[in-house]
Amino acid sequence: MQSKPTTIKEIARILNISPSSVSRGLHDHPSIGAVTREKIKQLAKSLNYEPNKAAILFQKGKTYTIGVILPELSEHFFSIAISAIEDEAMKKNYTVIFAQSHDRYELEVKLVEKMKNQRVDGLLVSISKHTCNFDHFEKVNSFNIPVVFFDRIPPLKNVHYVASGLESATVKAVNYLLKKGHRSIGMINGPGTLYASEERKDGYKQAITFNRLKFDPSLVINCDLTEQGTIDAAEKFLKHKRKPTAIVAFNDYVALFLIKHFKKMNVIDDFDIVSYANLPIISYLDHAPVASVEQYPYLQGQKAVNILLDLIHSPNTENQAYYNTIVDADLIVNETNY
Amino acid sequence: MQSKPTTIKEIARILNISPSSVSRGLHDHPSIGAVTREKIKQLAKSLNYEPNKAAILFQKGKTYTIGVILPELSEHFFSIAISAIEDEAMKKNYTVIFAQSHDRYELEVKLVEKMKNQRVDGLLVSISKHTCNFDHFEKVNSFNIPVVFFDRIPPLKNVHYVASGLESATVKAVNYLLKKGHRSIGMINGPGTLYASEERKDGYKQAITFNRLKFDPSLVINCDLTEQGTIDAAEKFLKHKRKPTAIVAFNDYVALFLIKHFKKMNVIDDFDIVSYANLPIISYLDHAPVASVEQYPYLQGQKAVNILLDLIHSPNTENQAYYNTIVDADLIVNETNY
DNA sequence: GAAAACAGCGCAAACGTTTGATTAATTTTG
DNA sequence: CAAAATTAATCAAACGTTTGCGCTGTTTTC
Repeated sequence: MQSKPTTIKEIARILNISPSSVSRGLHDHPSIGAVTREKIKQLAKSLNYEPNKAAILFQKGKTYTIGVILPELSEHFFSIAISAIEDEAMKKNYTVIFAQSHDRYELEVKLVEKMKNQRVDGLLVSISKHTCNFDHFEKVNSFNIPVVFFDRIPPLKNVHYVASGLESATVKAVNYLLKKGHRSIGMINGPGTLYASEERKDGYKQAITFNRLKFDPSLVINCDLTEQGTIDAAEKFLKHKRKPTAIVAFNDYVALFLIKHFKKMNVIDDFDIVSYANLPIISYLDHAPVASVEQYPYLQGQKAVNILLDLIHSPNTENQAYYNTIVDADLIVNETNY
Repeated sequence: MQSKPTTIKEIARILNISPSSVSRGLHDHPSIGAVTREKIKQLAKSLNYEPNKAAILFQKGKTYTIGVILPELSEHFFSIAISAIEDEAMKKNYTVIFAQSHDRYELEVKLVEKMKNQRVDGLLVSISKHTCNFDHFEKVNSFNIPVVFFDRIPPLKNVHYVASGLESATVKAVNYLLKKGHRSIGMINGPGTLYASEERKDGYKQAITFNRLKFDPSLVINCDLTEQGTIDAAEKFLKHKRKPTAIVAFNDYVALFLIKHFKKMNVIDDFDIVSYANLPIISYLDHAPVASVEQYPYLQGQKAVNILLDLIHSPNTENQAYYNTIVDADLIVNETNY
């Protein structure tokens, strides 16, 4: 009942040739005659030969495996991104292993170490919310394992990354609201420490001043992204002397809390909301955001993995160039509103 | 700048002992003296020695890797399940590799083959919608690689699986609606080929007859789970001579389409809807389902991986017992309705 | 027609680790 | 005190594949 996988040695024994010839034959090496080559290939097929990957990996010192570390797989953005990574890696015959940092710095450090020990050929990372120190990645680099960051990227110069252009997307979002006639626009931003918050704020400012309006800092409220934090921010807007008529929410979760609260307060119709997409079904809500910033997680995943494979295959000479790829985010106007 | 990982050989050379002693020393083999053992361990630590996994795998013929094949990672249920699988495997020092079948039978076959070639120690599978033939799993079994199915399981006796008890959960759901006073309850079921459809139907029937009501087959409509299919089913209910006042939807997507259509038709208030949870934020909808069947994906993932590890570690003698684990699903009444 | 080129294949080492068999030195036993 | 047992370490093979080098015998070249 139990089968043992066929090996090159076995094929060699049956054909009365050397294992090396079999290996070369299977790889179309020129120094193997066409007749022998075909015999080898035929027998291999009929015996259902499959190269023992473990042996090849070991021999070549390559694993044909890329590691992915991200904060939380259950977040829609990441589940789509890793889906893309897997699809793309699969095409190139690479295997993906992954692990979640659950947004904890110490765990992330351990995972990076583990991936290194697994001898992954390269690493794709979206850093945890609380990662401020990046030495663990330096260590990986010193083992000549390339690292590409995506989405949540560190504020460093000398790294490869793929991220979305949140600043220009925010400009688009605010412009859209301005064009709709809004003159006082609020923004519920994330914690000030996040790079993503900075980008949103900069985009907001840029759009406001470009349209010759005055930037009012009190209209941009930092928030811890919890439900309570969102409610607090909402209340500030409701009591604001220049009560906004539109709000840019940090993400769909915030938008959700906001909508819930505004409905409860019976003021939902006083606001147009724009958000950054990460909950696919939010557009089904009754008072869904009028527009969403789409960050194309699938595309980001694709680009990140392709860059990584590039780095893996490029000669490991000192390549001084760093890939800094921005995936343009688009403003999607929600058509299903009725 | 570039480091080469430390090997056992190097440690042996430095300490002037044989590689085998180093290996045994690191593994606390009794035939290595305490002094030597400590010297070995110290040097290993200071040189940052990490065993070359590829070499060990190769040598032992084990990979300490489990493969996961599932239809679609972006489905919430699966993203949670694989998250659990990863967490649990991580604890036991196993690595997870995964691939998506995208609900295509041929791809699934290929992936199973690929996993086999990767020499995974075990396989966790949620089968594709269109898989009716299961020979590809037999093949894996013949290589002594255990397979545990979860959630979407094949209708076979001699397999290990973890799945949720949809039948009894459906009984609970229908009972709940009956207790709320509904006397005509519709069900939008999936395709008849799916085992999950059968279970739902059986549960429905059971609850109805147990409550001494007559089972009306025309109130259970099979549907292809698309938006149009859902609309067609909804229309049938609206024109039904015993127009139902409550509907059990196959899943949250169907519920979503249903709600959308009923709102458009302005009949949303005529219905109570119960669904099977897979969209976390559906409860935020204005006319959300009054209750949801929770299938505990995290728990299912956990159980599945633990069973698999059991099988991997159990002596590969003919273990005639099959793990058939049912994770009870619960009816969660949606409190946020107001 | 001798030298050079080439086609077709085998030999052997290498990758890092584990492990059964073996040896040598020491200690225990009767 | 010789024989037996124990301790501590080494040797060598093995896992499956790849690859540089070397070896034949044939064909081409001038």
